[in-house]
Amino acid sequence: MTVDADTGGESRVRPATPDVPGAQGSAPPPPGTWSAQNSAGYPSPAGLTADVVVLTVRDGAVRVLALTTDDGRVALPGGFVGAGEDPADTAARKLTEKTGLRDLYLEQLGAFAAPGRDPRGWIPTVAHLALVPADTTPGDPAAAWIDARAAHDWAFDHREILAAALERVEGKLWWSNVCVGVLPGDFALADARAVYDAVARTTYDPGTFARDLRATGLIEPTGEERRAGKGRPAALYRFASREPAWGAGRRKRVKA
Amino acid sequence: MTVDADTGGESRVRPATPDVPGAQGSAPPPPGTWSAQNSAGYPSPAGLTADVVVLTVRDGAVRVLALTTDDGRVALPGGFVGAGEDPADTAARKLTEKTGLRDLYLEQLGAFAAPGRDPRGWIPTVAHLALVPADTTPGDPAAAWIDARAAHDWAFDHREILAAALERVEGKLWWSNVCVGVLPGDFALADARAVYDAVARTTYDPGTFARDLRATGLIEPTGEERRAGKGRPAALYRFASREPAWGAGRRKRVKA
DNA sequence: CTCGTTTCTTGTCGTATTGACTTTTTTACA
DNA sequence: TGTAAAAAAGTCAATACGACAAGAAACGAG
Repeated sequence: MTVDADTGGESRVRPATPDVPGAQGSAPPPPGTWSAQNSAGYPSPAGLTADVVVLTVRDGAVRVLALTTDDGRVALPGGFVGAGEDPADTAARKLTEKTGLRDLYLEQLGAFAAPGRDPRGWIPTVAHLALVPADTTPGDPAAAWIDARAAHDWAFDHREILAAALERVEGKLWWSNVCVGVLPGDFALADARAVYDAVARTTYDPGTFARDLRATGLIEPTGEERRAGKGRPAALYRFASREPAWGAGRRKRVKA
Repeated sequence: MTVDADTGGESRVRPATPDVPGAQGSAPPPPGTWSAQNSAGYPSPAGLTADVVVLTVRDGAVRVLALTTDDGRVALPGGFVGAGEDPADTAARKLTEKTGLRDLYLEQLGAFAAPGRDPRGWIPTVAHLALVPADTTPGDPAAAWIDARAAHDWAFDHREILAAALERVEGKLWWSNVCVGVLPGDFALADARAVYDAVARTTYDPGTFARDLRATGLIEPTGEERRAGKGRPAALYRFASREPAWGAGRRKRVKA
């Protein structure tokens, strides 16, 4: 292996002491360990985890799947990434464990690797965002839905991760099909509106909402309709794509 | 340490064999190494790097700072994250090394940790995005500005990382002050327009551009003006904030 | 069966925003 | 003094937005 660009490309002659803060005080790992695959004595994390912010909308509120820890705090589901595993797969695996669901909307939020974030050692995490249907029951007795915007005593840096997740969902609401995960395959516009209301913390006008959501091109009518108790039956829609997609939002127009 | 939420909260009794793919085939690291800080035998990465996509706009094109590797490919600047170091600090450090600049627009893009992305071993990277002034000269002789949208033979998964960076910049162009890094402290609207034109790959109308950029509230007039050669002097502006900020873009309005 | 209620759908309208264009102002230079 | 260049300011039709009103289709009480 000759390529060495990740160190800056200038170190074909490796310095005796790596120019990395903290490397001087901490002994480099001996050969024969995982860290020895590193071609020099750079420190390596004690592990890598993948956390999942599992969100849904129920009773007009955004809710997040939380586990209770030994010391009474709440934490996001997550787990260690296996060797040869993609963090996204780890997240999907944990999601399936906790909800029994698979093939959901799952997206990476980013890396959280501040030193000291995990008291067990140097363990960065790759945070993910998932959205699941409202009727999902946690498969783990220690897991429960809690109000995502209420104050909680989060473990680790999970408060920060949750904040990033909420910001992401709010920002993408009208520009993407993030809500694919929350809404069932067929849904009425009123269902969608309830979700949008909860996420955006507002109350959309039914007529305007219908016009605007249709204008995004993200949904298409199924032709079916649903009668629920009183009133006129609602036409059912589905998302044109269940894969992550972008709508015809109007960020600044770009000439074709 | 009793909290163990990152493993899912259910493993107070740790299984003899961790339920992590790949953990069976690879021997867990012996005690006394970095990986030993992990409370069980979970595999740990061989290192963690931080890469930086350094972008600027010159001659009407978006350009990225690239290093040439031994085998003639191009690679993003980056380096190993030290123990006790935040990847953002690593990125800032590398950025300063390559450009001599500090306190620039620097933002995390996300984690790239696909297995096999680095032939040297299991080395996830935290990718960052930076924007620097157009007149920045690389401090490293092996570094050069190349067209960010032209085809190149990128090392590692750097093509993917660059694509994410470009998408991020394009998406945030009108909603944030991403361009702070590219534009000098004082700039004319024509300067800003040139940058926006290059990033958005379009040609904005000067009058409309001025009206719309002012409407974002991201910039404010300095009171100064600049005369360059012919024509009427241009009023100078500055960004209201050099810190990452959001403009008054109109994603769907939210009731106050 | 008819009326009133409920719920969803469709239409209207004033206002704000957008993109393209034109006009005016101010400078440099021949 | 005239002319070209560059920036600023103004104009205008098309469209998007938000609030509201009206129509349509179901249910249930009387």
